[in-house]
Amino acid sequence: MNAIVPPLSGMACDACAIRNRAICADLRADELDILNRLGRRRRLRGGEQLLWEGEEAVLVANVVDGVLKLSTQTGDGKEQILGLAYHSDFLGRPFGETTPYGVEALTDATVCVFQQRDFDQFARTHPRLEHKLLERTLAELDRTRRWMLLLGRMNAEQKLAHFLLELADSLDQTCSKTQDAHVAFNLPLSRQQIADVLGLTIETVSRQLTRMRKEGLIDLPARRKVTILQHRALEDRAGMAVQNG
Amino acid sequence: MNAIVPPLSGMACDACAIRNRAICADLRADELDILNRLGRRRRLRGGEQLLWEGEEAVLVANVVDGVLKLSTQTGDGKEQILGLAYHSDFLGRPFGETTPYGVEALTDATVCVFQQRDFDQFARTHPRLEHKLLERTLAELDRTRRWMLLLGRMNAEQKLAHFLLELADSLDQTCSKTQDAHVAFNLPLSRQQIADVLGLTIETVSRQLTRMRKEGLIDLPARRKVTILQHRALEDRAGMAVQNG
DNA sequence: CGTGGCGTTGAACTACGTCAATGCATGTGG
DNA sequence: CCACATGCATTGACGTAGTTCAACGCCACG
Repeated sequence: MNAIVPPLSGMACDACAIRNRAICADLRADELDILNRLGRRRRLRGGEQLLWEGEEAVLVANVVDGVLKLSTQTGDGKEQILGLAYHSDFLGRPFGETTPYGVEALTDATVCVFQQRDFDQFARTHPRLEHKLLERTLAELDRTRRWMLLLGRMNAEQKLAHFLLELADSLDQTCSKTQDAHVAFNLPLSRQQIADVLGLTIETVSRQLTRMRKEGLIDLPARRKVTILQHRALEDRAGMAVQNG
Repeated sequence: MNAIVPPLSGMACDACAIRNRAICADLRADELDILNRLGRRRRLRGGEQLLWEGEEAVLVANVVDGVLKLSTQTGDGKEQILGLAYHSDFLGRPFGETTPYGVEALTDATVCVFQQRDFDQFARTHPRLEHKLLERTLAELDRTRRWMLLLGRMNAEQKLAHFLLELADSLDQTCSKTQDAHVAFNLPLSRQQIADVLGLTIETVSRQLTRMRKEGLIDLPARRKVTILQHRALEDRAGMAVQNG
């Protein structure tokens, strides 16, 4: 009865990696089928831009895999990254005029994109989807507010420690846990991008990382690789490191 | 047919000051009547706490009037104010376990509170309300992200300028516009609280304010009063002040 | 008229930013 | 395989915005 139309460029929602984690969780098969036809998969290369800050809001999307950054700019061109988006995160601004932030893929990524117009209409007529979206937005608001604390009240060391811990956590599908709770992962961001996330400069990021390395908290086997050696100690630094004499 | 049960401690939604601005806008009379019976008005004195960070999420609320602060704390007890809530803003965490931030009234305030459980259930069965809540949450997320830019990338002068302009804007019901676009209003926050909002110290706030006063941008007729004398100039400072020699 | 909160002001310190040199990979062309 | 160019990362030296510490002023309130 359904699914004769080729959905999502040949990739059905049923088989989607984030089927049960994204906002499309809880949808019935027939609803999913409709959504299936509205959206399409899109592969992004690292560095590719999906949404531009201030443009008309024409697209919304779900992250299937990869890491993307949400960012905005100050009057004088300094960038502030507003957050990172991982698998099953939602991107874009439904029910709004303009996209409030730019979205760029940091790694190669897959997203499931919708015309905002179509998506809005579908959402308005499918309360279960809208409810999912609401829950996700509320959670995102919580997450964003926790970042405010980081930006407003933490020093460079705490910021870096937090950043590494959160990244390790968000990536734990990808990263390999060796014995002794060592966690190794690939950094999806350059030093400059880390600086933009944390409201620091590239030099401060670099200095803090090498300091943590020298202190044995982490290892930096390559530019884009990090290993967390002392998870607990790193948590202490994130919490409130008092570096007295 | 409806409204025999005394609603909201004798105050019906129909007559509510924020009837058409809060999430209850767009509700039909009969829906509103149900909501009416679920909620109750509560008056708060300045300084009174409505929600505590980390507690079980039992209440949600709408701000009717007054100014409240949302805040969280670092491990070492420093406070970061996550935002201010004005009339028709929504407070609390529906569909969640714990309240992610503390809420305290800065001025005397009136709120319309609901048991989270009741509210959640009503929302889930009334898509129009849930849609309103979604729109509001999305807007709040946008607003929060703009604050991140402020916290992460602005200097003290810009932060203060932004703060005063936003406050003047949010309070424009209350504040008196004299000729020459002068805007006078009462500060709902102490210097310490302003510092907590902006991620600064009380001394820096004080110094910046007196500097702006000396430069003729604002006047400070009393501790808790501000007059904006040169609105445009203040906007320039907020945007990107290059203070060269 | 004292007492206790805020707020302001000053002086010294410091974490981070800025500027500039150097290091270290990866790629390209001889 | 080497020379060298290019782009990111590291490291150092120095400057400064904002913090910290401390004294003092102002005003409300008993």
